Amino acid sequence: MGFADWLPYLCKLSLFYVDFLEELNEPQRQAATSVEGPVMIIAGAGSGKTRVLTYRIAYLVKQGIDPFHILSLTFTNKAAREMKERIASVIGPSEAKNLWMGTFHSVFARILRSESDRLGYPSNFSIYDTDDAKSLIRTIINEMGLDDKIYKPNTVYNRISNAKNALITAHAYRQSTEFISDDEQASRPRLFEIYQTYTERCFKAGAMDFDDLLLKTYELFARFPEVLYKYQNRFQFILVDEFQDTNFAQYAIIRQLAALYQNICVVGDDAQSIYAFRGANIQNILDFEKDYPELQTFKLEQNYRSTQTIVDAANHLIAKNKAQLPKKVWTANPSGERIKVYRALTDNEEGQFVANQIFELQMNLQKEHSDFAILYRTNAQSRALEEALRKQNIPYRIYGGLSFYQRKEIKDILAYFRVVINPQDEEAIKRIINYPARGIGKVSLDKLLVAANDQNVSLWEVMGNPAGFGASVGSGIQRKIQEFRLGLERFRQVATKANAFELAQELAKHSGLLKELYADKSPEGVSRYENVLELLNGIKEFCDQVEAGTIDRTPTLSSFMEDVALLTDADETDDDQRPKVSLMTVHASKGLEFPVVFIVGLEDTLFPSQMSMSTRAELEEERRLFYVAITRAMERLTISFAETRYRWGQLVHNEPSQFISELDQDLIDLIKPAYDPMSQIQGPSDPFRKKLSRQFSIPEHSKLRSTNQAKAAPGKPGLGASEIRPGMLVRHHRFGKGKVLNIEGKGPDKSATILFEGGEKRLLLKFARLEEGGNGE
DNA sequence: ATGTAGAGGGTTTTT
DNA sequence: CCCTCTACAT
Repeated sequence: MGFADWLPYLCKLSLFYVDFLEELNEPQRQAATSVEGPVMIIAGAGSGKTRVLTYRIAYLVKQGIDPFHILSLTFTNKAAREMKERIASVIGPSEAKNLWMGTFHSVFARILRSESDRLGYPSNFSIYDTDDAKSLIRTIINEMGLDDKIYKPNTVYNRISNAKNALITAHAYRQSTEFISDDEQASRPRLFEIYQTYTERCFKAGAMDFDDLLLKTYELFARFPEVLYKYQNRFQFILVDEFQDTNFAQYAIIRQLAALYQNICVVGDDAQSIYAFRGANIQNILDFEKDYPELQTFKLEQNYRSTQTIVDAANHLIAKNKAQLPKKVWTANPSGERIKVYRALTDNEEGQFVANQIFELQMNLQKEHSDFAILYRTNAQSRALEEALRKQNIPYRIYGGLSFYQRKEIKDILAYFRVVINPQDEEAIKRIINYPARGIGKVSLDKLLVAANDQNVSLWEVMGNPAGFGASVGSGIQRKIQEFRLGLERFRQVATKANAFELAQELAKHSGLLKELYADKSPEGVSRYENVLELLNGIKEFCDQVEAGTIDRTPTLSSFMEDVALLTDADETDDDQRPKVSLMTVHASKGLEFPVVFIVGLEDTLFPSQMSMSTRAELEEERRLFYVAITRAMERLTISFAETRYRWGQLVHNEPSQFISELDQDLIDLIKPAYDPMSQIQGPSDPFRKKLSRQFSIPEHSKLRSTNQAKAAPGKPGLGASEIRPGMLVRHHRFGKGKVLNIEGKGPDKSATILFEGGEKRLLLKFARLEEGGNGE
């Protein structure tokens, strides 16, 4: 680096020293500078937590601590990256480079890769995602001849996952009277055997699932004190962000690592704990005080993010929860607008309302589209919102849902990569052995798998010599297996030298996968093809970055793959830089803030979710979730609910969420829909209904409407199946305008072939909900 | 072995 | 509703 390169950094550095103390309020300053010993920072929403963490690390470095000795655990990789950038701008990029920052899973995966031999794992072990794990569990359940109605792969997976997050190994599970008796009561007495077999099969495949990354790390440190000692000395200062969302296993590992130096700083907010469903435990916060009697606790209570109204509303709501640490979040910000509460008639109408609001506010308040966020409880709710935004030509981006790396075509090609890197990876082989089709069907695969189990060798080994391991496949098939295996074997040779991009490109071609996708000219097929090309581009970018020294890695495929399995939805980048409205689940919105926020779908059984209404603890978690959603808003907050919405393709009626009635009624304004066919809107009578009905003038005493709700919705009349004729111009909510070409079938199975702009579709009329439309064509 | 129709099941939330 | 798995035909 020349002097000119250093100049901006020197300027920033001096600025930092000048501004540093003045930029922080008193508790923030103390939290940032009390760097010795155990520290807990309870950081209310919007209280400048990230700033404190950044300055704390900068302060440590300024005190002469080598960044090499600092470990910072964050909730997403993106959070880690952003914080690293901020720190780099303060202490300089070369220093910041040595900081270890990342998610629990990615940091521990790195440790496990370098220490894997001690646990008998290869250093290039595969990471099974949830689908891989469930697929293996399904296989085992079938092999054991168990009924998958009773042993549901999902349930079994969750059970095993819970056990692992509580650091219960398969062996310990068997001894645990609690787990065993629970299973017996659920008439799943053989669950522990599945767990046992699952563990063995993962080991044989050189694979770890997400939970193993924690469990095995704990095991590694517990069994090898010298390894633990090494990392204790490496990480003399440990910071944990989002501490309220750590589970028992994560906390146990932190405790191991911090045992020697005790320089452990955790930051969290019990009011924002929203991951209990995956084992996160508020108890960790309470235990922390017991485990570290010397603990210094700091509370950050001043909110810099939101208006007075929003802060008050959030406080008022969360006060309904029993289990919480005492704190008082306050703000010096102006009171701002009242919170809007909107009752929509349908989910689609709710979407229209939000889209219209964004359109208007964007004009009136001179906002960018990126200033808006729409938050919902479940991913499935995004559909109606997307549609409405598209109609208004509002650019948006969806976070989460089916992420890029979860798409079938991407997982397929990644499976090829995985086998090249680790040929023992059984789930990856199963995925690609007959894709693209090469004549190795289910029957042959089963024979190979049975042999692999009987002989206790890997699938890959059996494929090398099926007859030798007692798999009686025909000679033709055997040749095909051989060919497939040799092809991969050859790539394994190349892999040791070639860079990731060349290798990946060759693999995509050679496997026939690109050709297969290219042949499919349907819109979906084209997009699948493009996705694979995009992945290859991503790999190219990775190689370029390594070459340029931007990231400190080797340009190998396995190096690329190390990151991929642990990417989170929030980590995905968007090349298109146009400002966009953000759509995401409330969970995904954690840690973010937006000037204008819409929280949609505040309905009973949706938010709070049906699944979480049976116990007080679950309901409190839902309430915290709502609290998180509210506190994302800086200036303007709108909450909405719909009277009816499509769920599982059926129109269902919903009651407003109890959380709406829990809001401080003095802080909200109720908005009516522009059109208001009140006579159609009816509902049962209850106290809350009474209140709402006063505000909305809903008749209190009236029967629940049963059918034909769609008619109450605005828009063109729906067409009945009998009214559809060939040649008619129609409109479909999803595919847009189209022309009916042909009618087939009769009665309930009557279907129509319709030419839409996006191509021909055949639709069952009882589902299609066609409207009259396409005038003027 | 492979393709297709029809049944069945699924929606919390995610590393 | 939509996707995946299963059963049957080819």
